[in-house]
Parts: sequence; C-alpha cells; structure tokens
Amino acid sequence: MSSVARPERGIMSKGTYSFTTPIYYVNASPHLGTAYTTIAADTVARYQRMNDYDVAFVTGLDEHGQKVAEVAAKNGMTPLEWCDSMEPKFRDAWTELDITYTDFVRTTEPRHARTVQKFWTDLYDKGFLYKGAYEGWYCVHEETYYAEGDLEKNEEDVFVCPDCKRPVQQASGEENWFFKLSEFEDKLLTYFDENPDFIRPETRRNEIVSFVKGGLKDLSISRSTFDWGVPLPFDEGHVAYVWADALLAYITGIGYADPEREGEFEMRWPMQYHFVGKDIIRFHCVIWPAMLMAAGLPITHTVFGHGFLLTKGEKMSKSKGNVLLPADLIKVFGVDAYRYYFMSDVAFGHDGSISLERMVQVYNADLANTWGNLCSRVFNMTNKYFDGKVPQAPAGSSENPLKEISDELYAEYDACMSQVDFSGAAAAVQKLAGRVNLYVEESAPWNLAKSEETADELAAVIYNALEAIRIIALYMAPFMPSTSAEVYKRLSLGDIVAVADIEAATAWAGLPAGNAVETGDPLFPRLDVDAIDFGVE
RNA sequence: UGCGGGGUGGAGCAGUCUGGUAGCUCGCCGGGCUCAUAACCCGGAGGUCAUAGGUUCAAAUCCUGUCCCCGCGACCA
Repeated sequence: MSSVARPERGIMSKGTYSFTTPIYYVNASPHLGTAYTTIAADTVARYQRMNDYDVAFVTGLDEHGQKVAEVAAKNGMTPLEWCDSMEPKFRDAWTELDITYTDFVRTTEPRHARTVQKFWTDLYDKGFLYKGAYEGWYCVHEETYYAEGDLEKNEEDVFVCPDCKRPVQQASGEENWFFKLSEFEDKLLTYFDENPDFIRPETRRNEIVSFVKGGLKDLSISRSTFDWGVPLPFDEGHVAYVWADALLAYITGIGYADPEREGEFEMRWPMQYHFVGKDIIRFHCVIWPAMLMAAGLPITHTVFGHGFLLTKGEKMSKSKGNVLLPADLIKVFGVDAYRYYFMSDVAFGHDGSISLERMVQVYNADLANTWGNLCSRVFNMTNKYFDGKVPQAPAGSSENPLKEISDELYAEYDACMSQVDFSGAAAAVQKLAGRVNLYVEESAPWNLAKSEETADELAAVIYNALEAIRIIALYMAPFMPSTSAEVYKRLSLGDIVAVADIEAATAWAGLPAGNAVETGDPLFPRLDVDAIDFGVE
C-alpha cells in the first residue's frame, strides 16, 4: 500500500534509528497539532539520516471503530470509502510539509490485520486473555465502559459519560476479551524505575507513575457489538478495540509478521521514540509496554509526550475561532520557515504559545536578518571581490573564531537532537550564524578590499565566512531542508540530502576553493507584519 | 470538587531539582558601519521574579498559606 520508498538496509554504519508519530484518527483532518508532531518526527528523521543512521519513520491512520462507521454512514459511504477519502488529506499535508516518513500504515490494510491477529493470538496462547462480561455502562462515543460510580448525571438525572457527557447505555452483559493488564502493575513500576528515560519529559513520567500506583484494571480489548475492525482469530465475532488495534500499527510499519520484509522487524525493534501528544501518554506508557511485556518483546526506549500549542494562552479549538491551518501558514511563510518556527520557538515537551505576530518576529530575526542576510552579504562579497568563486584560504587562516565554534558545534547539536531538544539545537546553530555576522563586522572585508596588501586577509575572511555558511546549512537541513539544499546549490556543492555523515561533513575547511558561488535571490525576504493577509482570524 | 501545568522588565520564554552578580529572543532609545534583505555591529533604558508569611548569613530558587490564569472533561497532537 505504501508508495514511499523504503531506505536500503544494512548499508549504513551506526545502525537503525526508528520512531513514530501517533497513528492519527481519521475523523479529523490534519491540523497544527498533528502537523507539529509530524514535523518533529521528520526533523529527527532528516537529522539521523545525516547522522549515519538507517531511519524508520512510521506514521499512519487509525481507521477502525464504531465512530468511524457512524461518520461514514452519515456521509452515505461505507467505512472504507470514508477512510479512503480521508487518506489523501493526510498524505497531501505531509507532502506539502516535506515529511519523509518511511511507512504510512492504515489500520485497515491487510498487512495490519495480520499484525493484530498474530499479536493477540500470541497473547491468547500465552494465557494473557480471558473472556468476561463487562458489568456497568457503555458510552458509544468514547467506546468505553464505565462503572456506575464513575458516571455523572445530567440535569435530567440521566447517567452520562464522565468524558463526553453523553448518555450512556447499560452494558447488558456483553462479553469481551480482556487483557490481564492488572498483572503488570509491579512490572511496569519496576520498569519505570529502571528506565528513567522511558517517559519524557519528567512531569509526564510522574503522572504515569502515580497513575499506575493507583492500580490497574484489566483492559477490554475487543468488541462484538460492531464489526468495523480486525476480527480476532480465536473468536471471529469479536474485533480488536481501538488501542488494541492502533498501537500495533507501529510494528506493522517496520515489517512485523510481513513475509515481504523478512528480518526487518528484528533489526528495527525496539524503537528509539514514540512521539505523542501529552493527552495520549497513558496508552503509550501503560497499555503498550504491558502488551509488549506480555508478548516478550522489548519496549520502545522513550515515549515523548510533547506539549500543546496554545494561542493567547489557550488551546486552539474551532469553537474559540482561533484555529490556524497549516496550509494558511505555509502560504505566508513557506514550508521551511513554518517548520523552523515550531521547532525552534516552542520547547518540545512544554506547552507553547504561538501567534502570527511571533512567527513574523522569528522569521525576520532568525531567518531574514541573521541567516538569509548573512548568505546574502557574504555571497555578494564573494561575487564582488573574488569574481563569484570561493577564494583559496591562505595558510594559517584556519585559526579563526568561527572554526573554534564550529569545532564544538557537532557535540552540542547532536546532544540536543538526541534528546529531541529542537529549540536547543536550533539555538546552537543560530549562535554560529550570529557569530559569523559579527566576524564579518570585525574583519570589515570592505576595507580589506581597498588595498592589495590585505588581499590575503580578505581571502581568509571570505573563505571562513563561506565555510561557516556551508556548515550552518548542514545543521539547518533537518529543520529547513529546501533552504539548505538551495544554499548547497549556490555553493556548487552536491545534493545535501546525500550527506550521510554530518560530523565528517561539518569538519572545517570542507569547502573547495574555486567553487562558483551564486548570490541569488534573498532566501527569506523580510515580512512586514502589517502587510500580510493571513486569510484567517 | 479532582488531576496536571503556570504566574520572571512592553511581548514570549530560560533560570527553580543542585539557594549566593536576574539571563535570552523580540520590541523600544542612542551610537557605529556600509558588504547585505531599512540589514549588520556596539551601548542603553526597563523587572520589589503573582502575593503573604517562614527557614537561612543569603531565596525567583526551599517550606506553608492565599489569589489569579490555563489544560484534561466538547472536533482535536
């Protein structure tokens, strides 16, 4: 099903690096939030590919469940027709944002049904499942059972769902399959204890630990009241319930039980990261590791629950009328600036307030004034003083402040990126860009150009500035792929996407003398906040 | 009610775990430079770190109380 080319395996040196976004629910179109998670994952994907890793980046769609069936019926479609109509919205959004996922899993695909059936049959065989009746109440909307004590009552004194406030129905003794989640309470707590990085950031970890300490109930993993789902092989009248289905898409995406991808799952599992919004960490930090433990599989290294994007301190929602759509922002800022803004200006893991005004600020300060203008002025001087060719750096010119910073940069940048501290990584690169601007100022090449006596000095300054620009382009590439590719092109360097070892590539003096340098149009023309039509608000 | 996050110069944040010159980006004011996208560089103004107590030689940072804001609860990471 997936049209995305998978990377060749086994040819890179550092090993595999695998991670996921959530398998998004088909009911809503992609919005800033889903785009945020996905851009973050893509930034990791692009970086780790440049960092000599064999990357697997799994995303996809959760297409099962009663709600989907209902929405489809309401729109006069079969459930699958409805899902088919939603899929392009996601794929197109990701294409527009330059997302380089390696697999896009739809939970309705046969290969995923195979995963679900194999996985749960295995747990069934191992004795982790039992059939039981759920006493109590059921909310169709949440697809969840509630004990009477957990319910709330509305004005009419009718029991309603504590989550969605809709009336609930009596469970009527429907039999479900249950997963013995309660057996994993201690094992999970021990695991959390021994693996402090499993849940990040730390506040999320504390939440989960206290939640598990509060006690775990067995988990209903099947439904027999509707059939829009994957049937369980040991009881065909039952389909896997939402999380018992969707979480497994992560392993479908790396070839679990896939005869066409022999050996890939073993190579890529366990993964480094699941990137999720903070609202769904429970499923990823409690149910999922318990499922894996039961299956005898290792557990993903880290579940990272990032924060929400807030506007004016409030969460975006349609009813508040403060929703921004990715496409609207791309129109104004372009894809690269869009990606850069969210990665650099919002601390990953914390809620972040965003605004159009702030986007314009960051765009102008970091991209137009610092990075874009730096390229502009240095390229222009290269053109003016060296006929548009990279000058030969004179002997001894490698002793300079830019090299000093650059030599330390990989370690700092890599540490940030490995910890998914995107804003830290971006700031580190930005610091070098700022230093180059200062270096140019201090060296004043326009004065050096006035006399033959300072010709060597001039060549050194321009070379060093160009070299720093090359290095900055490399480090910016995971955030802003198109711009970095453009800078590489203007320096007559090869395809930046082919860079497979960024540490080696960013070693000083990698820029060949004599390369043609094209000044080109400004990379990021300044924006005037008052002159922009955002088409929203 | 509950659970969670937060209140730091005009705006957005860092610093709080491991007490000891209050830092960053933007904006504002003044100066410099001229290669560049009114950009770049330097300097400056501006904060009783929500509030009231407590601990301490010393608290934004630790403890206690209070006030306020936000999130989960509605499509939604």
